[in-house]
Amino acid sequence: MPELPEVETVRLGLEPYLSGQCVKRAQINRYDLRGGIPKDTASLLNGRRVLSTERRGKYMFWHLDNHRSVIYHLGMSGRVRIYDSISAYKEEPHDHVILDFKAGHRVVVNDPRRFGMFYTVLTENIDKQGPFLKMGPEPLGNGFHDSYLADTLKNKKTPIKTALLDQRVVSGLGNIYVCEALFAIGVHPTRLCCDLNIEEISRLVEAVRDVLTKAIAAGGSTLRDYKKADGGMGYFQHHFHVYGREGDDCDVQGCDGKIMRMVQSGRSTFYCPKCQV
DNA sequence: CCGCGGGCCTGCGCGC
DNA sequence: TGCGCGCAGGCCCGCG
Repeated sequence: MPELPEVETVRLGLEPYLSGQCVKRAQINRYDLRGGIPKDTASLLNGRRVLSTERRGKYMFWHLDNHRSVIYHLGMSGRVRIYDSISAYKEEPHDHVILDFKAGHRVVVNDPRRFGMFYTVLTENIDKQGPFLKMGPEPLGNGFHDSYLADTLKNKKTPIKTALLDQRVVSGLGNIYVCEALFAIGVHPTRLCCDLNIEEISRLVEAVRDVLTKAIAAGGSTLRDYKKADGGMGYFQHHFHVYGREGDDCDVQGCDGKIMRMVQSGRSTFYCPKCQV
């Protein structure tokens, strides 16, 4: 469940092994990730230098020196491992992409469930490209503020939980951080967007920023599939108030509620029925 | 145009 | 013990 903080943590971990580094040889072991890895991907990577890395929503970009960029999405189970030398490499099931760099290190993209995406596009075309065309603002950037969110939500009749998962509303949020942000402001996940008042929207903006900032600082959340690029764990899962805590007592002092789970649009929502109204 | 639900995919944990 | 089922969920697509 890599969401923005996990993707950002992976990107930061990869940065010293990618930026300024020259690809000696790229190897694709299987092409059937989500959407398919284009057949020319290895040849477009061979010999190229990575200029910089970037993240947008849950997507990562590796900008190359041939006017192309790798677009990588971790999907549900994407993981990247780094080896200081090829001889240190231990093959694991689902190692789909292997990049050897001239400096000697190896970067391996592994993805058991193959929900991830890995392809290159012309850098200048990224914005015109599928998911980025309608992508909402970065929640930690300047474009995500009270009046933007108020305008975006005012005519929506969907539950606020569902809207926050929509990458066109705001990019990078997933189930964990949406549940946590709504808990933080005491808003029930089934509340309709158009029924939130400006004060609640303002607190929501703050809460989204706050939970993401803290999660990035903790190195993301390690559950099931996700690990950092260095193989280490993130620690934010220890700060969850509601996510995955069905039946637990609510953390809030003086609240005797129990955390509940419900299904919205086919996904689990965790909330405290006493704190969230 | 918008919202909802199904499909994709594998690993894991639980219950019988 | 072993097997099968349900669940995890980001994103895309098709339907109403």
